Amino acid sequence: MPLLLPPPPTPTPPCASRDPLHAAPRRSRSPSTSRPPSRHRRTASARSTLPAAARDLLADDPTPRAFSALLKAASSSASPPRRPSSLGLGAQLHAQAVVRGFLGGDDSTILATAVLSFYASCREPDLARKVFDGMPRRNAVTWNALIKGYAQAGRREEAILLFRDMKREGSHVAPDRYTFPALLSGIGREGGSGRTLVSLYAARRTLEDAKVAFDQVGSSDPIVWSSMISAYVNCEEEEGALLIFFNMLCQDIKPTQFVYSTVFSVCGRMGILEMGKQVHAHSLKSNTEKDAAMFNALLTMYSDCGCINDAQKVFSSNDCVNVISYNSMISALGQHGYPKEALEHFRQMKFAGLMPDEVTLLNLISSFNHAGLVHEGLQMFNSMVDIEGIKPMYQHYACVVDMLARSGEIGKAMKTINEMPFEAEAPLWRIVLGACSKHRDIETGKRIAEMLFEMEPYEATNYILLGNIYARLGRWTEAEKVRSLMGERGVYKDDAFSWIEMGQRTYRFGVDDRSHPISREIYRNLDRLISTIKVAGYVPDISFAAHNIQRDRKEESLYYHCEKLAFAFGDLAAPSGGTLRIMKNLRVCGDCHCAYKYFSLVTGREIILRDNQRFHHFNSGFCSCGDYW
DNA sequence: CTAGGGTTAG
Repeated sequence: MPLLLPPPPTPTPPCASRDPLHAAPRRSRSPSTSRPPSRHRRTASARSTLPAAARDLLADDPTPRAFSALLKAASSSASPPRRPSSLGLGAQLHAQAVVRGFLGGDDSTILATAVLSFYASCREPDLARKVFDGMPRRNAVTWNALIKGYAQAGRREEAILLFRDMKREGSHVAPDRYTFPALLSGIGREGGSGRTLVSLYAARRTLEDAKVAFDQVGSSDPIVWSSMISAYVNCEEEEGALLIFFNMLCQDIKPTQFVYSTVFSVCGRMGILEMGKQVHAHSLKSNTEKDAAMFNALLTMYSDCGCINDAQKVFSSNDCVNVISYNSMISALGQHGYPKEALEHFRQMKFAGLMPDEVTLLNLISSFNHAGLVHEGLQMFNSMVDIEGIKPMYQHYACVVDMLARSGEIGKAMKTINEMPFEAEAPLWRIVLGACSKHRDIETGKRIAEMLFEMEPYEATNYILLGNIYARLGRWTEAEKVRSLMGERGVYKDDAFSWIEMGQRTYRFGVDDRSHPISREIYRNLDRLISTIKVAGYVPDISFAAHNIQRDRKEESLYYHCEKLAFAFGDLAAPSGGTLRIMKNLRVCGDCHCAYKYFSLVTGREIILRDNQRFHHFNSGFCSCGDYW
């Protein structure tokens, strides 16, 4: 076998060795470990990756401890991004340990666990399992490592089964404070971008199991709590994550920097500023020193809640600025419609000696995209390899396609898709379809829609966009046909809703929502506002009405869009002239966008609206997006 | 230098 390591030394007589492991009687090797898997042979490249120090260490009659240390070193470079060679490297260490008789004995648990952990870190839970099965003794560390291996490979069922076996009488080990983080690590992120509803559901079930066990056992270990919080976030259960955080505070467990970072991020994505501020204040009172991640998460929280100035303040007060700080700031400025400032931060960043990465360039191009600066965006994209040495990834191409298509260059967008070195995925086609709808390109739109109906038949947006193309052209029969197709196939779109914070509470509004206690006053205020802005020049744009219904009914259906209701409520409840921050789960409707401009004019209020794409700042009749979004 | 833990940007 072409092993790079030196041959095993001639066996020392047990009595001559002071190392208890050497002194241990050699056992017959278990079948699972005596013959390393065949893939070990392929990795001659491991030769070059073995550090010289490691080679010396091994040449000098290595002990099992040395093997453990080396396996650990190989592990840390193995988990993402994985280097293909590290699997071969660890496997060779494994093989050598076997040859030297270091594995298989009752006292070999630590080394075997190191081997197991190595395979687990290489996303090879089956190899880890083989080691596990061959071990005469296992402890909690062993079990936890294997559970983590399955969990991180996305094989939750097996991880859960192991967790249950571990709890069972007779396994001689009990779950400890490392077990929950192992079971929950990476939960809900399985498969990266291709996560399905089914996998999300499965992840939530695992989470529930863990929650039950967690409630039974309890723990004062902050990392156990923080892994629970992260698990909720990854499973898109933000409210649950906050509840865990509150429970943690109630039990007087001091949140760590990890916890604060995660909770800031939760408040940001939920768009709950008051809560975010309170958590921020809590972190200051608790004397938790802010680390880089906390600064960056805090910055993003303020930006996500619509407070770009506060985000900027956090950035300026950050004394441990890193690349992510700049990326976050550039992203925030782009989403709020400040491409020049984003570019300025890019220059500052390089001046400060920080190397821009893929995300930096993506955020910059995206900031140009938001602002409709197609020329600048293309220039940045075309020069990124030469000037920054960064090769465009899929997301960069997707951003450029989005930029071209939305600006009306649908032909160029299609050309880019055809020429890019990646296969376009459904979400990108959906963006182009949206642009076809916006620019009334019916032929291209139809072609893309047909393709999307195949690719993702249950994505409602595709039907709605195609329907809108027909509706805008007044082709009601065809629009209606698309609608009924949706019904036949049982496709439903997410309900639109908007929310606004007032005092300590968040108020949520659906379309035509009449569930609010002061609903009558809200509708009365909205009717009054509509009359006022009509006098000021607002004309309802009924092309945004969903159905082919009578004109006055259409107007009415527009009035009670959720974002208008949220504004009418905020206008009643907040001191006059004050800024209102409103969030929407979907894209803002074109008519509402127009109405908001008039609302800002007639009420003298600044309105900051976050939709699922970006921020709109309405002031004195104008929007920061310049009506391009 | 005997094995095991959770964040932040798009």
